[in-house]
Parts: sequence; C-alpha cells; structure tokens
Amino acid sequence: MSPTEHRERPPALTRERLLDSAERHFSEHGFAGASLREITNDAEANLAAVSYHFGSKEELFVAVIERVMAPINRERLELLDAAEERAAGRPLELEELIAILVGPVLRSHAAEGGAGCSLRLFARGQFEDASMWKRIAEGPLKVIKPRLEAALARSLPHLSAQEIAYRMHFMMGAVKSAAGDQHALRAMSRGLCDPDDIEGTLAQLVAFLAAGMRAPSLAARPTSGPPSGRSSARSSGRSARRADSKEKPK
Amino acid sequence: MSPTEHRERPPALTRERLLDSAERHFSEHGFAGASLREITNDAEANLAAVSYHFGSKEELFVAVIERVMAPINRERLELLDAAEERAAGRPLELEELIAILVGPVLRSHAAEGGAGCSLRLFARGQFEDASMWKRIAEGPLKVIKPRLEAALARSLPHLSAQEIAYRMHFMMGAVKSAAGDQHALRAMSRGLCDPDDIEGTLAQLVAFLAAGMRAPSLAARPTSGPPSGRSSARSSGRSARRADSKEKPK
DNA sequence: GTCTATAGAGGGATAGAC
DNA sequence: GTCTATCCCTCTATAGAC
Repeated sequence: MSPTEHRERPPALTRERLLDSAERHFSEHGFAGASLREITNDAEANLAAVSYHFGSKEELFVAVIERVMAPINRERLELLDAAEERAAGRPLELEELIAILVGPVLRSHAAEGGAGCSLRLFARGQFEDASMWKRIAEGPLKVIKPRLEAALARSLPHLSAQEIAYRMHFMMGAVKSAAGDQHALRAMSRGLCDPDDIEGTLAQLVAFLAAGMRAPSLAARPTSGPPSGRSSARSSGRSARRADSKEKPK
Repeated sequence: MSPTEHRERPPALTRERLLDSAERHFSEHGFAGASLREITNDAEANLAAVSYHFGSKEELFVAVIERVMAPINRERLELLDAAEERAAGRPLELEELIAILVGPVLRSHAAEGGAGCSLRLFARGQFEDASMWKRIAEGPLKVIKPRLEAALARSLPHLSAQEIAYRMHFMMGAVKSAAGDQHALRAMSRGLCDPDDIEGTLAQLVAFLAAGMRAPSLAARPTSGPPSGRSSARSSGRSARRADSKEKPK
C-alpha cells in the first residue's frame, strides 16, 4: 500500500464542497449570474480548483445538476418498480403514479443536507442555455420519461397520446412551480400556504394534478369547432385586437 | 413649429427598437446572460443609447417586462369586466374564468409583431434577481391578482382560501410551462403537440386546469391522516431513506 | 438624440510553483 | 491536490464631441 499518512481532512472533499456551493449559487443566480469567484470563496476553495476538478464552469454546472437529479430519478424508478410489481399487471392508480413522480422531487428539498435549494435549480434548468439543457435532458431524463409515459397511458386509457403529452407538460410546469418557487407561494398566499410543509404541499399537488390528468378527453369530437365545454373556453368576442398592443402603455 | 426637416427614420424609434431587441435577448439568455452590446447591435443602436433612454440595464429589463405585461393584463381586466357584467352577479363558469386568465397570455405570443418571445420572458421572470422580480410583482400584478382570486373563490365555493392559493400557484406554473417552454413541449412530445397551435394548446390547458381546480377539497377531513383518496397518495413504504442521498452517484 | 472612446470592475481560464 | 498570480476578455456605465 501507499504510505497512508492519515490527514485530518481528506483532500478529495474539496470537490464536494465546490458542488455544494455551486448548487447554492447556481440555484439562486442561474448559470450566467453566478460567478466562479463567489462559488469558490463560499466553498473555501481556490478559484483554480474548478478547472482542476471539473474543467470549466459549464462542466461544474452539469455535475451539480446530475448530482441533484440522480437520487431523485433513482428513487422514482425504485418506487415505480415496486408499485408495478404490486399492481401485478393492472394499471396503477393515478394518484399513486403521480405521487411517485412528484414526491421524490419535493422531498429532496427537505432532506438534502444543507444545500436545500436543489429544487429551484431543477425548475430553473430549462431556462439555461440550450446546449446545457440538452445534455441534461439526454441524461437521466431519457431513462425515466418513457417509463412514466407508458404508466400514465395505461392509467389514463381515455386520453390520446397527444393529450398525454400536453398534460405531462402542464404537470411538469406545476411541479416546477411548486418546487422551485416556494418564495412566491408563500408571498402570494400571504402566509396561507407553507412551502416547508412538504407533505401538505404534496397532497395538494397530487390532488390537483390527478384531477387535471383525469379531465375528459377533448379529442372525442372530430377536429372542428370549440373543443371543450358549454358556451365558453373561448374567452369572448374579439380575440385579435392586437395591432395596438405595441402602443406605449404610458 | 420647429424646422421639421423630414428624416427618413424618425429618431424616437430607437427606444422601441431597443425594447424589441432587449425582449428577444432577455427572453433567450435571461437578465444576467444577455449583454447590452448584443442588444444594441441587434437593435442597430448605439451602446450608450441604453443609458440615455433607460438609465441602466435593470431599468431596461423592467421596461421590457412592463411593455409585455401591460396589454395582457389590460385585456384580462376587460374580459373579466365584460364576463362579470354578463353574469349579472352569478359566479363565472370556471372554464370561462380560466380562459380569461390564460388566453391573453398565450395569444400574445402569436400576435406580437416580430418579437414573439415574450412568453418565455414572462415565464422566466420569477427566476431573475429578487429585487427586480419584486418590482414586477408589485406593479401590474397587484391590480389583477385580487380580482382573479375573488372570482376564483366565487366559482369554487368548495375550496378554502388556502386551497385556492395552492391551486392558483400550480396553475401559474402550468401556464408558464405551456407559455415559456414551447421548445420542450415540441421535443418531449416528439412532434405530437404543436406549440404554435395556440388555440389547441389553450383548449387543452383550460380543460386540464379547470379539472384540477375543481378537484375535491382536501380540507374536508380534520387535519390528521392521509388527506386524499383511497389507499395511495403517499407514494409507498419508506419515505425517508435520504441519508444516503448525498452519496456519489458514481 | 446619437455617437466614439474609455474608464473601471469583474468575468473565466491557465501557467507554474509548491 | 492546492495555491498565487496573471492573462485576456467582456461587461456596464459614463464623459464628452457632434
């Protein structure tokens, strides 16, 4: 073996401290708005350590995202495996499926030691530069998305593939809002809602999403005319008085 | 009068070209990621024109947001006024109310002459620095939010104020996702959904949101126990195996 | 109202000592 | 594996000519 002189602080920990600090700064200021100097100062590490451990700011960002997403997606897969085994071939109950999709995301906030801002980072990810988001979307997301899509389609046989896709998109938006904008939830509700009450928020979110996903299909009727309900869903009279929308609001 | 030598290009238009260009760049790269040099080059204006017309980058950003939001909120208020007058004291139908809230946002994309990226900017706004977002939230939002809240409460008498607040938050998230991340909608649906089909997207969104808002109240039962439905809504067995979530995914 | 030129700060990346 | 020092670039903001 090598000399193994025991050091007080294992040297490899710098890398982890950099990831912790970067997670905080990226989630708060975004990729462009965070500076490596602040990140390394906060991590009590040297500026050059970023280059040494990750190669560039972009690689550091991707590493942060992957560290946040990996356990979430791992847990989702485990829960999905267990639930599908329990269901023994029958479609999963929608509430259970949605809780599997959403629960690990929300819970990662409360549990993650110290960092606790991964959700905002997650919600923000899609707005970072396309090249980075592509790398993220083609990573762990590629594994879990088809599984969820298939499970949703089985639990919602009344929807077309197009409607499943629309509603999944809306669902992800609501999840990101609940997960990544907790400050707005508290402020806009004037204290009525407590974003730190993860289980309460989760219950509300699952109920909302399950009902939304279960909405009747709009594809029942052909392809013309107002697709939905009674007399509305198409705000009102004129819909294109927009030539003047560029006037000065002054 | 002044000499009025007719110029080919009226000088005051620089301000508008700056706003147009800034809207594109801010929506694509965010506040921190957009540079005044690119904005002014794209606007065929001079770098110093930003200082002259707006004073600073931040003031330019706020001006862009206000220009985008003003006609949307104006239209929302007009539609709401008309609908409430038509309803003559009765609660509005939920679909109509949601279409009033969401329609002007989605439609502003298709209509706005040339810019057409205001939605992403809108969805992205909340992630900009808190000071700027505060100025935006305290601006036109302050006018419209109480009206919508009151109308929702009247159309959804089975919900508590807390539940209205939760669901409004989820709803805004879904709207932002539909409005600001059209690229993801197209990519994730593999072409099934066309984000440029505004009316189709709007119909799907209204149906989804109305069903979600109409979900049964969870507050019916006291304050203990699993709040929702049958046997699920609480993913599965262990829910706090998170001490290991910081392990390396390597 | 628009321009050029530049100040002054801060950014990411890197070479090379230890 | 960590550090200092520095390069070189881009950024915002501004002064002052036209």
